[in-house]
Amino acid sequence: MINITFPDGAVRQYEQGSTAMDIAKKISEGLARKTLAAQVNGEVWDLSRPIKNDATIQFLTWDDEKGKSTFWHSSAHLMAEAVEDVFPGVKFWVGPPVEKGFYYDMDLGENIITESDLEKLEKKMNELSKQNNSFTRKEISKADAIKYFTEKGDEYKLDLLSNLEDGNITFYTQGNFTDLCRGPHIPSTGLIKGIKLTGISGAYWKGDEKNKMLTRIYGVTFPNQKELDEYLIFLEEAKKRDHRKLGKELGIYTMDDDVGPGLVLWMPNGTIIIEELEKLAKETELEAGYKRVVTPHIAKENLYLTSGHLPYYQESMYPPMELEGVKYYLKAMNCPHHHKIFAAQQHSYKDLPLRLAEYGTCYRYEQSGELFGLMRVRCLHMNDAHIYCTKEQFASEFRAVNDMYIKYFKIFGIEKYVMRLSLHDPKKLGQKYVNEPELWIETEAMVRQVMKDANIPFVEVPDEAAFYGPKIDVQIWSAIGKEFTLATNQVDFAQGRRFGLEFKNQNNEMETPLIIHRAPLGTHERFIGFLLEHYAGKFPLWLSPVQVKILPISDKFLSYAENILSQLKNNDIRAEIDERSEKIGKKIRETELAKVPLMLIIGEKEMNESKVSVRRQGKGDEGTKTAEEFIEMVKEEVKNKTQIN
RNA sequence: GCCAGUGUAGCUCAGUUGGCCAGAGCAGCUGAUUUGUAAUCAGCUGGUCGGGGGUUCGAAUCCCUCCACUGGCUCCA
Repeated sequence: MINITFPDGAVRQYEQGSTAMDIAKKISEGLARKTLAAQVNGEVWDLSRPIKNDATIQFLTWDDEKGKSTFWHSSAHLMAEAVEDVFPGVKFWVGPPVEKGFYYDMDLGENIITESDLEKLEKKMNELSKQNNSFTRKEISKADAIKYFTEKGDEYKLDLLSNLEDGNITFYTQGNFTDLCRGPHIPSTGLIKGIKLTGISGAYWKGDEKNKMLTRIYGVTFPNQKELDEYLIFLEEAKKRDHRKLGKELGIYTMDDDVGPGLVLWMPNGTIIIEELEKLAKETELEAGYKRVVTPHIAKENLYLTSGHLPYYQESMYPPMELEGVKYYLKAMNCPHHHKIFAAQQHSYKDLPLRLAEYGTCYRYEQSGELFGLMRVRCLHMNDAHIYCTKEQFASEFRAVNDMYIKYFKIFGIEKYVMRLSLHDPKKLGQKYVNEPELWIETEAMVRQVMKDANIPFVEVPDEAAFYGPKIDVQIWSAIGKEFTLATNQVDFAQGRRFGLEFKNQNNEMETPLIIHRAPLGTHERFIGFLLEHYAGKFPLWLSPVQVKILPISDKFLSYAENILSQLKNNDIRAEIDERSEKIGKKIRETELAKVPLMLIIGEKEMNESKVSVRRQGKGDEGTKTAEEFIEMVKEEVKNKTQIN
């Protein structure tokens, strides 16, 4: 007999060699039915694997992340079985679960797969699911495994095998499909019911663009059709908040073939949002002791050689224009210009920290396939600033920047984000990162400490730092699930030296300042793209391009409406009148769809009482007010940056 | 940049296996209507079918090429 310990601490005895499924069945049929895998001594196991010694056990279901991953991993195998049926001779690489579903990379040889094949594959998967084949695990010697895949002529699996140790290799089989796989898997294919293959794409073998491109099929599955249907509806809803769709509908921005890909034309509505954001940034930075500067959009090659950017980033800069034998580049970053402003005057430690801020325009020649609406563009306006400080000042300055982030996020109601401490990779010193091993370790420790002291949750990620130092990136997700860096806060111990920046310290010695690069509001492009999705186009009053729409019931009330309009304008409220002789219902409908937050309905009653009827977008009639009361309400809401919804 | 797909009016989309002057709804314009909390009625305008080249008696439809976009990969200061 063996002792099995359950998550609640209970210990029960079972026969040696009992499987997790045996144990689940003894507890209840219901549990056995919905259990997908089991965590045995902390490791996820198949339910059918015999447990030979005392162990702790936890049953994993669809509701556990690990249960879901197992389910999706098994779904990838089911898909592979279907693919092998439709495309005989296909060779598989790897098929892992991902955040929402799974994929499998494969080499289809001469075959080309199209969208219509996906339906065929889904159908086949459903058939195979109905067969309810078990996933069976088999331990196999490395020699036998190599023999199996050599006979199959599968160089991909042989490549995988070459990195595995003998005695640690397992095959999994379901139906007619056998795969090299560590497992674990769910008991049988019949559990996989709601099946949707979501896309086909190319993916470089081992993620290296020098390698052959394999075909990747993405899919998602659920334990029942209902959950799949709900997920598909959710996807449809997500598409409605896609910033590219909303940006067009709301007249925020446009792009044009003749202007160029990734070059945003901000329309009047978008420009109002830009101006409000800049106003916020200027007020906030002024209060935090920043000074504003303005710098040109181009600079000579030499500047970027000094900064060290050119060798690292030449490929993503627009090609230089040559004038009188001198190369000029469009700036891809503002830092070198700001450093030159620092260098233009002599500095004492008493001047520090010096904080230079600019909404700087940068140009980056991103690869064509990387462009994505407002989120990834080639001309961007960065909420940039550089803080030059002493080592002693660093912690409090870095902390103050983080506080500014948090303050902004509160204003915008941004809650779903991850702070990421991006570290260097010691193996890439001298290539991707400046070769200063001690400074890397020292500054990374400083940043980590600031984050811990401020009690800000963060994750550490190696090999993501800037070439001149570690950074904190704020990661967010677009409506359709793409991940982006919204804002960044970087340490720079390298450029100060490269530019020969100095200040005189208390001991009358020259010292190089540390530099903090920060962009809490990221770029206008990405930030507004994010806000569009975050608010689903319903901007809070202070950001709304049109704050109030006045809707006269008939032409007879136009002059009263104009009177109200001029009162609103005198109070800096962005308002318009819908002067058309349309029915009030139509005017309301269109204003609602345009997501204008406030409507004033004006007819005979209002005119006689010298009042306005207030209607709030998405909320409906809010009764009457005098113009003064209404203006007061709007001003208060704008001042407080109130978010309704 | 790579793999796959898409590109028809300002917008959303129809256009069967190549075959009469390429269609609809919304928007726009003109007129009528003077309206009370999510679509008033009528008429009209509007299209190099992404660009270029080719096959054909004939191309939006088939082929080539370029461009842009979409989904991924790679990348992301």
